[in-house]
Amino acid sequence: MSKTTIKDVAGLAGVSPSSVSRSLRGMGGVSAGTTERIRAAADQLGYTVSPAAYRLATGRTGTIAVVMPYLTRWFFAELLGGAEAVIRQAGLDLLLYHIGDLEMRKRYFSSGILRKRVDGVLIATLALTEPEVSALRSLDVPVCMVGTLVEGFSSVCIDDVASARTAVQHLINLGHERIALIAGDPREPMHFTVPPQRHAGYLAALGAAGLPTGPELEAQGAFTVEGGEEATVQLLGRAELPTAIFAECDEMAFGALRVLDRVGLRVPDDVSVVGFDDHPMASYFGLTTVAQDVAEQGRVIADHLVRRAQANGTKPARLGASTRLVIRATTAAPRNKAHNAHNAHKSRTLRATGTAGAALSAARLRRPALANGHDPLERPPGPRPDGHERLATIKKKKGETQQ
Amino acid sequence: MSKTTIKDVAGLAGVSPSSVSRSLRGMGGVSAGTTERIRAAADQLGYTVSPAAYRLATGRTGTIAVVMPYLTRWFFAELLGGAEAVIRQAGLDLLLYHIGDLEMRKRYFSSGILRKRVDGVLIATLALTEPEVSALRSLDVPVCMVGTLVEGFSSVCIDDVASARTAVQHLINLGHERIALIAGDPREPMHFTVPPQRHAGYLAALGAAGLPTGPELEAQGAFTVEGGEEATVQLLGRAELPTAIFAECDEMAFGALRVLDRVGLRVPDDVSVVGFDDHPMASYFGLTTVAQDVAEQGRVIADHLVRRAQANGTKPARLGASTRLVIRATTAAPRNKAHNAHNAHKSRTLRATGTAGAALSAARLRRPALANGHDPLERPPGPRPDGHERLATIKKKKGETQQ
DNA sequence: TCGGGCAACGCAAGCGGTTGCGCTCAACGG
DNA sequence: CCGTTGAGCGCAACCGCTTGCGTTGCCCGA
Repeated sequence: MSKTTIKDVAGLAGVSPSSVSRSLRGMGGVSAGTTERIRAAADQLGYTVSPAAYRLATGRTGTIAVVMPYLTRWFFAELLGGAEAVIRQAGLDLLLYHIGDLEMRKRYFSSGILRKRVDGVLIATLALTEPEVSALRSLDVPVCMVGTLVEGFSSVCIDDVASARTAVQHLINLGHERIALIAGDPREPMHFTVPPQRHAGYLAALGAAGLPTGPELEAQGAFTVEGGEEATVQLLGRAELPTAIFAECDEMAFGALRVLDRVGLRVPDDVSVVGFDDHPMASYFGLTTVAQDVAEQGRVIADHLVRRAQANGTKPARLGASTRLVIRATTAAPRNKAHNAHNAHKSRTLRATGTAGAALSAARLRRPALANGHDPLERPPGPRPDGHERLATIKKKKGETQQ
Repeated sequence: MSKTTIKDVAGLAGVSPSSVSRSLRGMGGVSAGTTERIRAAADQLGYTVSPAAYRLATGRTGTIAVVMPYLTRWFFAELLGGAEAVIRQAGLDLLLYHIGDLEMRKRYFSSGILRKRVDGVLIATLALTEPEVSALRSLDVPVCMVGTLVEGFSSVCIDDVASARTAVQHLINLGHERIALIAGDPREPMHFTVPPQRHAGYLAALGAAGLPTGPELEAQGAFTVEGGEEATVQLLGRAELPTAIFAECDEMAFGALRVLDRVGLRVPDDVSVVGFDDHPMASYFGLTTVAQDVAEQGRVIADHLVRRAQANGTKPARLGASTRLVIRATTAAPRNKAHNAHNAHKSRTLRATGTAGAALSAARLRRPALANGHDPLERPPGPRPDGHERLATIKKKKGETQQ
């Protein structure tokens, strides 16, 4: 019966409801014998305290809100998984909120829907605007962030700048000098903080090494495989090809790998690629990348949040999370620097398959021809009408026609 | 102020709390003028009803529980995304539960933690045991399932049998006769219903066409990339190679593609591969697969659940979801049936890279050598100590040494 | 003019717990 | 032997909102 109340238990045990309450939550003031009778009565009746009544009486909701801009992307799913385990372990409820677009986001924070509803809020990688921050402050519950620093809120962050710098430094150490960046699109509506930071790390490494930087070496796209493809296509349309590419996230790196593969550029022979995140597919592709344990971050921050939510008065803290460079198979020393220096800019029609060398045929082997026509090399990226022309011919390093 | 109660609003508006309550929820019995004053007072004070008090008073929780065996896997993340949108749209809270392993699962259902906590439950692809079912029944709230049929519960299902059959029929239509299956591991602790159904579809198609079936043509692994790799490795150790492989899910197909690639078998030239699900990466690999719209299923079932939770008395229903075969680039007619028939079983050492033909070198280009040593070809699958020996040499079709 | 009917609104009793406070009574020290 | 103490337990007042029912006052028909 789902209707058993504390009174039923009290009646069965022959005590008052207050004793049942005290006993069941171990507050003392109840003799061992009584406690035993109460416990017996309680689980004979299958009694469960009513969360609503409990919350009303105590004022604590026993609930944590987790708000995420994406549910399906690897990073967020992983984070959610880590947080969920800890939150539930602590006996709290996890209220999930997905903030899909800017309008939802606006409504969400201004509606005050969280008010009186949660004991704590966990927000993933959203760079909050001032009104959003103050809306959260007015909730008067601890707020924890992932990947973003806000005064008064706790957070867990990896060092994106340093980590990106490490990744690029790896390329530099290998001897690369023209290192391109595949970056997140700054027009991204959700204002993530990650892309600019990884961008900064990229620039820092190159700057410190005295290597060239500039728009010629940078291309942008969404933080997805498709975004990575588009950005790489842009790169391939530039006057001079890089010998290495740093992608701000693994998904973009996958996109890069695909495009490079299709045009017959070999990885890492012709171009090295390094990603960021260590997405589960990264090992599949043998992608060199910067690994971060996202689930662990979720656990750490959720644990902190739970603590703050329960023991009120704890101060907000800034937690760190480590990263490490994982070197796999997509990075290597550039083939031949001297040769590379005065490479003949021999242009060649990309889609003239008849002239394809073994490398191109290898690409073809991997991915023969897409039946759904979804091919970035054939379909110029929407916003850039000149993409197609620029791609008709590309500069490619000469030589190494086959082993 | 997060402490504003209905009395504050009533006081400001100069009415009684009951009028505020009636007015705010549009129950009539309040004059237009009063309603206006109340509304003004309410949002001047930033008033929000206390969910706890509301729930206690009304008995309805305004909450839906969503329970998932995985959070990070594509299918479940997608489903969650779809359901979340609908649930929140309906103004309900979404309580997320992750049932990681069997023990959690047991504790979860026996603890009655859902009791008095939710107005409805949405469960993804768990084949419930009898005690679990009755535990859910005793909750006395509508229960909806995804991918599983239970008497008295609603559900949304694709036709796994027919869809799998379609996928295999596609291979048959192309002329394939030796069609292997990469199947989910039956020892999977969570008892999913999908693998056996897709298995049945596979058998049905083959049976109807009079084509061979049997353990020689089947291999098992986890429903993951790694599982697909392991299963494919098993397949490659068999006496006779299939010309086509049906993987019960796309992740497994990805694993198959990788292994085939590494050993130099070309797709679809040497082996056709078809998956199931249309995972976002499927188009990346050009994988022929059976597409299903998982987010849509989440939306549909959540909508149904919300309806049932609100208008009590609605009957449970069985909803369907469609699938469609998406033909991409991993399936083609078998190269040469006649030739195939009396192929010389020329064994060759897999890792003797010196003898590698162009195809193998192409594989090498794609995935040169894993730095982390996580290579199914080098590491025999745990449970099968004889895997390594069997893999030392494999039977491989002769001919087609190069493009 | 007067009674009936019906909006509009307030009263108060819950909903199912928690918790401060007061009572009872056995144990114990002086 | 008596006063004090404190453990064990019940009483009742909330927590904030909903809702059935009673009251008020106005409009209308007879």
